[in-house]
Amino acid sequence: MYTIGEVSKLFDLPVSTLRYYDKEGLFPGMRRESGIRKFSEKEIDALRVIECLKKSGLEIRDIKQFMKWCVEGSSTYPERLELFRRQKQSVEEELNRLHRVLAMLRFKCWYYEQAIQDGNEERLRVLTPEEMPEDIRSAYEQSHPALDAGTR
Amino acid sequence: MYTIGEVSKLFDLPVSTLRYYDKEGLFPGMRRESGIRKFSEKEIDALRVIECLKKSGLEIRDIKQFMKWCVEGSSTYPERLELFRRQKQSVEEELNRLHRVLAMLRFKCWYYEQAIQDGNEERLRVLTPEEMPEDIRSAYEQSHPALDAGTR
DNA sequence: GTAATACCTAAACCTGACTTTAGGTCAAGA
DNA sequence: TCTTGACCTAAAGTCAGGTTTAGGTATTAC
Repeated sequence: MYTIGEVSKLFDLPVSTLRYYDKEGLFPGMRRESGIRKFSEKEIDALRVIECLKKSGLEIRDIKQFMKWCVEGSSTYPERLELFRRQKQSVEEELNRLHRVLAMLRFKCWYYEQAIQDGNEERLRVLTPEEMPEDIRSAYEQSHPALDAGTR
Repeated sequence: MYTIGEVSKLFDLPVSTLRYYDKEGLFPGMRRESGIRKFSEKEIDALRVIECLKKSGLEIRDIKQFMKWCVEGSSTYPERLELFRRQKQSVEEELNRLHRVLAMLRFKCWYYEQAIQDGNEERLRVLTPEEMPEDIRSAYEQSHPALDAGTR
């Protein structure tokens, strides 16, 4: 059993955030002793899942729903599975987006390295993909088609 | 030259968002004809970079700074390179985080598939990593060490 | 002529996820 | 005794990134 201050240190989260999570219903059935919150292994586990689901982009109200399902027992396994599948897909999509963003950033880094060497962008302005180093061309092509399709 | 409505369709962004970007200084030097915004190739390019930098997690005020540097010319190449390098690193870190989140979600999906088959979590509760299928164990281990280190 | 559209501004409003403030209880240490 | 520190609540404040509203102009469509 941990106090809120101990959990705060354990997870490196402000006490105010833990109280906020509690107020939002993220620890259903958490015990108290004369008004003071007692975090058991159950709440610690919950917090681990909360951190994961938050990083996956889930909102507090949906995490609350998940916690409710956990309380309801085995009848909600399908809903919980569905939730994790949806989040898995959404993180996969986010990873794809970020890979494309990274390719664009790689290209931009190369671009400004060249610009600094040249002292201007004259040469770069007329550059075609064929004239770029291979890795840069691939970064460029990875990051540009989606944009060009909509705007050219 | 495009009107705001045309650009809105091109980029699938609300007109209000484009006006907001303009108000925030993301299109320095954009021309107007009798009060009406004229988006030239320059602003279209800017918008492409804005979308990329936004996806990389940069804030509007930093994007504004970047646009200012672009206006200032070749003397700011180093600043712009620095910016893209920072964003590149920050996206790489975000990708790592998301890979760990994805491993956790993969594990959770497997967990609830098992729970549904078993009808309960009895078996799962006492499961050790060694008893998991190999791909699940690796997902589990990818996603858990960081948490365990802090909380056990 | 009038109604629908596309544009404009300034300013108020919204949302999510916290954080801060103001005020209070209770136990331990100097 | 008194003050420090850890806990508590309710309510207000903050921040980013927009969106909505209210009011206005100019052009085109019927």
